[in-house]
Amino acid sequence: MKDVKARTVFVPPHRERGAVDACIAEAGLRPTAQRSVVYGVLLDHAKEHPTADEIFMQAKAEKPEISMATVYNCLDALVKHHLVKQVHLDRAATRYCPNMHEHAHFLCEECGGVSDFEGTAKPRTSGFKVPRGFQVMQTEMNMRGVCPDCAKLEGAR
Amino acid sequence: MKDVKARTVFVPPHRERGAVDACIAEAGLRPTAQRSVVYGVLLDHAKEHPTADEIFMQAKAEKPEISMATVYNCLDALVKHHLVKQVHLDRAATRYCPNMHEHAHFLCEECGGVSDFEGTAKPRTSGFKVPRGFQVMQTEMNMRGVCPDCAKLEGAR
DNA sequence: ACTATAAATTAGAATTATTCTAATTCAGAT
DNA sequence: ATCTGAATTAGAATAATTCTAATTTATAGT
Repeated sequence: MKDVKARTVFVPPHRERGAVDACIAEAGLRPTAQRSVVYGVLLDHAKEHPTADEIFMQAKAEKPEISMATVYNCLDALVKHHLVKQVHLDRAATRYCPNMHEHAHFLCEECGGVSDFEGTAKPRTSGFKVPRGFQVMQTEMNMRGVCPDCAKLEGAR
Repeated sequence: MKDVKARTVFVPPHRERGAVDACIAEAGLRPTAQRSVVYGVLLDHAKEHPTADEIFMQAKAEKPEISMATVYNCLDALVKHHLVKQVHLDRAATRYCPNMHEHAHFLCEECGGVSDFEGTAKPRTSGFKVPRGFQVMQTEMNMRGVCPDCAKLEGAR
């Protein structure tokens, strides 16, 4: 897999602070400035599935005093309150995803990009035999291969 | 999730060194004493999906000079040559699995145990929409919930 | 069998992502 | 305005893994 291309530095578009805070409060979390920023950054970068470190750098641009520990704390809180999902692919750094619709993740082995595939996993009809007695509470599906952009580049070679 | 219970120390049953080596050679790898031991340990503990560290401890019992770096090297080589799969669940240590049949992994959130569910993933009929242009080369499915043993214990409460 | 060579192994240091700690600050209730 | 527990902070600590440079080993060619 090639290195993930460096992201261009992000200039945050207008974002409704109030709306973000309302979401956080609704989820049963105390809305703090840091949580707002972290969640806001994540919402703005949903497509990129950023790592804690990437979120930290963006958050710092908006709120220079924020610390890495806080980013982890905020992300943990958001995950616990079902506003955000963790994405684990290989042993790479955890990525974060504010898309709470059911979906699968696709990792492009060429560019390292992660994409969402909407849909609903059905453990017992997915093709796998769930032996009796197992209670499946949650299902996650990860796919890997080549994304359209990289396929095009390869085709051109 | 409770701590994974400490494993009772493993006394290796009879294992055909020759058969293991033949497998390794067939996969296109130089058969070395270390690879034999690592792969043998893994085959004997397939159900447990051991981590590198657990494999190291077992391997050391059989071959005290073996080093952690070698365990990692051997495992990497086995993975590259399709004798072994890595299993990534959460950010926990990578687990290793010598079952090369297509299967899903199930993590019991109570005891931390990992089980194999045999079957075949069908990306385009699994319930997820694969947008056109994406080439899916590999699919992995992870489920979590409660295993039969833990369900029984819970029922008894 | 003997030797050359590349591949594999080794101990230990280094790295990376994450978690912990203890002190400070803050949000919301009183 | 004050109190209290929750949240934040900097920095240390940890866990899993990877790297480094020196040594050993497996195999191919004689």
